[in-house]
Amino acid sequence: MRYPPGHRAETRARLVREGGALAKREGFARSGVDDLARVAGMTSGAFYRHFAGKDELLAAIVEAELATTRARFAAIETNEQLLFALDAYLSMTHVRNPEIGCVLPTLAAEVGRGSAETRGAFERALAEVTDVLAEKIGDRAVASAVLTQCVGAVMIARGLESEAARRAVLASARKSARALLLAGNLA
Amino acid sequence: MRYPPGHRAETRARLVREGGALAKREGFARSGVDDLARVAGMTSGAFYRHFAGKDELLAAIVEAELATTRARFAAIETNEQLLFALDAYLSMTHVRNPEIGCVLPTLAAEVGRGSAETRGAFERALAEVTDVLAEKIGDRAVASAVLTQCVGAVMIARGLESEAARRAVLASARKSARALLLAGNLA
DNA sequence: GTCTATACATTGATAGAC
DNA sequence: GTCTATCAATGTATAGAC
Repeated sequence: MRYPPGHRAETRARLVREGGALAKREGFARSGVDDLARVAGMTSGAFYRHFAGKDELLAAIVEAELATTRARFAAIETNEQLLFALDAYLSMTHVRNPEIGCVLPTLAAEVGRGSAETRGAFERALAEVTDVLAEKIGDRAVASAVLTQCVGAVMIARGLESEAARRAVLASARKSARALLLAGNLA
Repeated sequence: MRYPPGHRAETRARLVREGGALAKREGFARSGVDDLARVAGMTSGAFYRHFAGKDELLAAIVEAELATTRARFAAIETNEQLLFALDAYLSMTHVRNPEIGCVLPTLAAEVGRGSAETRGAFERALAEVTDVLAEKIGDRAVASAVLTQCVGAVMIARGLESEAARRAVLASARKSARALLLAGNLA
């Protein structure tokens, strides 16, 4: 059977995209190769034509996800938009929907247990995200701190049971992140 | 065979303690019941005399670990000690040794994917930790924000490959956490 | 390029001996 | 209370047909 040109790249991209969504929701360690392949519309046999193993997929997921995050930050032009993005990150909608949210609160801990190659890919991609954010904020240290603050808050909020407790954690983080931004070069 | 009184409780405690250390290092999902039992010096058969399943152990680990964290914070008496604890949390030693470190950066994401019971136990235990910290800092929102800031920074740092990048993330978080403390009621 | 089929290890969990 | 032995199910990964 013949396939149109670019089909291979497209299939790989689907594995990364859909597999990434599954991993963000269920956890990477808990997602089997069969599952990761199935959500992308194929079987595990086809999976291994694209990746040598699960580890390689994790690196690809992290790279693709952080590229998306970077693009989202790059689109920010005004301080108003920056504060809006902050609120969206620290929202109940984000907490409730990990599969369409940021990769950091869900998979960063698993990257830490991954291969050196995966951590290298993570480091490069995160540096770009931080750079873009630093450009908008005016201070790289503040950008990094705001990022880790938001990531920690969303992850902790997801571990909580009651809506009230989740909202409290998000509100505290929002207040603190805003204070950090004001203390930085941001007007 | 007969066992001295309290043997059962002691065995269970060992399962929670040693199993917790393993889960913090390797991840809970990646740790099998056989492994969790083995590091506590027993087999999986014995494991099920103490817990109905893996989920129950996770709840017990989270409770015990956060009780330890709470006790550590409770021992803080001066502002100097508070800043010292902050530096210790945001240290390379902590980043490099998850098995003897805080449970939050390693297992919070997995708690979020756990049962409602596990999340309930997590919420109660974390509330106590936050309360104790709020008492020392003077503001509960600041206490929560500092906590999530530190947790996020340590988790992200562990995902990075180079020592330089890790140090940069920790330094940014340290600076921001100190600023938050100064802006709060802390002298 | 993707499939089916399968190898082989490990998973969570149970039963029964001691 | 803990052990050994074992289960069915699922894990990662490979081989070969189409």
